[in-house]
Amino acid sequence: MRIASFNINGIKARLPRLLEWLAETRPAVACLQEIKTQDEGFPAAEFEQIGYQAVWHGQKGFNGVAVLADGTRPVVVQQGLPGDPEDAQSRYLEVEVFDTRIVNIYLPNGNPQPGPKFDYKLAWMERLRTRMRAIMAEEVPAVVLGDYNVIPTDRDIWSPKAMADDALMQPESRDAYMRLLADGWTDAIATHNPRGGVWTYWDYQAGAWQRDHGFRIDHALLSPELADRLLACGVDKDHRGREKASDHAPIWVELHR
DNA sequence: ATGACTAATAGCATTAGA
Repeated sequence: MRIASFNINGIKARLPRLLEWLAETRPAVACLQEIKTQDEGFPAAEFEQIGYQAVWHGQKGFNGVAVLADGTRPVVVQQGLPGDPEDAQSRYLEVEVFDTRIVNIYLPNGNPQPGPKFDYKLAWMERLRTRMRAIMAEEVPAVVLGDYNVIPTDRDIWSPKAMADDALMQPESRDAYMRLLADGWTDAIATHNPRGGVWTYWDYQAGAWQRDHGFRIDHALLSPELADRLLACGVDKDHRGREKASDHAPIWVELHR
């Protein structure tokens, strides 16, 4: 069973590329981030035509997440990250489908840092940790995947110097990410690529794609039960090089059974 | 020190992204 994640950077602008990717790779579940549309603008019918049913949490202009499943509709467990009633941003959608808990996240970018956006990012990560610990305590097969906006180590970027002041690789961001792993979650791509050098994002600017100036910020964290069932994982890198591509490439995990 | 690019929304540029 393949579970994938794709920050699509606008579902309206990306729809042809997105449908193409689904047809080519046919994941059982696809988690989407940055759909950048209100709920009523979500193209559910386009997905149903190719056999996917969806749930989504939209927002006007930016953010927004959705989960697609092949042949069945995911059941929403939690929409919006708990822990702050004032937080209205659409960045979290937790579902149950195919006997698996699937948590789709679009973690705040946090730039510029320091500042209120960075504070929001760090607070969001602590709330996420609280929620992930609760899920872990349920002892269900679970995967928390999406755009984490964290470069975990210097092995996860082409040039640590180039982004040294960026929120994505500040010690506070990395420490918060490492605390998730310390709770017992397994970073699938890191585990299968211990030497690093795997990118999931290439900036649109300055020829970053052509120069392979990328970094890894899209992650899939597996609960112990799913970590035992991990067969393979990867990045659909070639989709980053196509016409009208997102600045992210899709990531995926293949699970036994 | 800055901008480079892209998308969305509402203009006749600005915000946000990372």
